[in-house]
Amino acid sequence: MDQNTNKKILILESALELIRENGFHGCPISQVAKQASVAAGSVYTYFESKDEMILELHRYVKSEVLKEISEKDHPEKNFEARFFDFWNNLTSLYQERAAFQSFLEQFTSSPYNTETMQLESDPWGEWTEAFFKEGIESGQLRPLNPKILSMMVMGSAISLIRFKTYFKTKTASTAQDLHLIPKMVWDGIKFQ
Amino acid sequence: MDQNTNKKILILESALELIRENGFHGCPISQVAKQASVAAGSVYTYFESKDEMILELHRYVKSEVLKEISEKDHPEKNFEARFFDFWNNLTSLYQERAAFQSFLEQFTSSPYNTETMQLESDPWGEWTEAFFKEGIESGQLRPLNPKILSMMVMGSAISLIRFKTYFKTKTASTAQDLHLIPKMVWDGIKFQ
DNA sequence: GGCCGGTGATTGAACGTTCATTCATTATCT
DNA sequence: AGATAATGAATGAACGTTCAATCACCGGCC
Repeated sequence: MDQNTNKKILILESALELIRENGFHGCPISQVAKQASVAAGSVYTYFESKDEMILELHRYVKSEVLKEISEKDHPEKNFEARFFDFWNNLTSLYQERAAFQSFLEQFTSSPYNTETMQLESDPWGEWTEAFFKEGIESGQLRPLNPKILSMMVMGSAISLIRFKTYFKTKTASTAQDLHLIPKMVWDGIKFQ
Repeated sequence: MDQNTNKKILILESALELIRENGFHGCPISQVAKQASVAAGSVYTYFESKDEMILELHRYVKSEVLKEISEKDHPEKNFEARFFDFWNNLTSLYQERAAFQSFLEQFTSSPYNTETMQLESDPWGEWTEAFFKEGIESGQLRPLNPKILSMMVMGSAISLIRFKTYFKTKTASTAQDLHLIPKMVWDGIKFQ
């Protein structure tokens, strides 16, 4: 990784953290720059505009998620085991790097997520679609549109993360219930 | 409903629509006022500040959702039927009033959703929790924390709506698959 | 009825702040 | 020395909020 890529990523990570803490509102370029230890103007050496920076951040986060999840997948296992690995790896990742989940959620429900944007190539989306397609073709998942399966599973995972985040303090008693969730999701999507 | 309440709601609905179209970024008071046919200053007759307006909008949307869903619930039916009613009514409502779903999603993942805010009384949250609690106590749902059940179901419903919104144009072939989703969710949460 | 004065809602221009972006200058590297 | 990167003060647009001025309405009085 050359020096430029390094500094670019420094800026992206700085924006990511600010967005997690304060939302899109709370990440002025001045702050992003300060946190990345560069001058405000320097951001424009790496990005055309703030909007372009946000879009690039979106690509960056999705590629990091893809890297992490795909390298921990073992296609030689049977699909049920792969599903639970997928679930656990995804929820762990979103908890370790809470800013990933927070950013993706804010981005998805924001006007950045235009129709044009959705025409961009999306390796993470393609990977998950292929993953669930394999589950269907091996006869272990209900024969539905893999896009739908994927969205249902991701929606549940995100709900779980949100639950853990919001009720962090209060949930000693319910902690065991949370382990049952991937099983519930599996019961919903498996071929039966 | 007196005249003041009327105009207050006019302003809230105007903000709601702008937020759906352009996000929190894209709803300056000047625009909210213009769309509601009042002067910018008048907004401050009804709300202390823009932030307070957004918080009140949140209360307003949740109370509208509660009104709609609770009045269409029939507690004398068995719980499985009530669940499918609940699902259908919620997804219909979110489709008819897309701005409700869009606003709630943006609000939830924004910094408006502080911890203090979550201590506010929340009739809609309490209603859904009680709803799922009845399902558990009648032995038809898995005996889990009803908050968790509720969140899983809502997460799936929202994923479905998002799917329909994004792929509106392309999905003639997958439309039938979408009908199976409430059944999948039910299979995941029912006592077995 | 017609007029008056007063009360409270409504207005929108003006204010001060914040922000994204620019660019002349300076520093760093090759 | 020349090229490239980095700086941060300056700029102008946009925003939330204020407030002096205007308007709409109503009861009381002639």
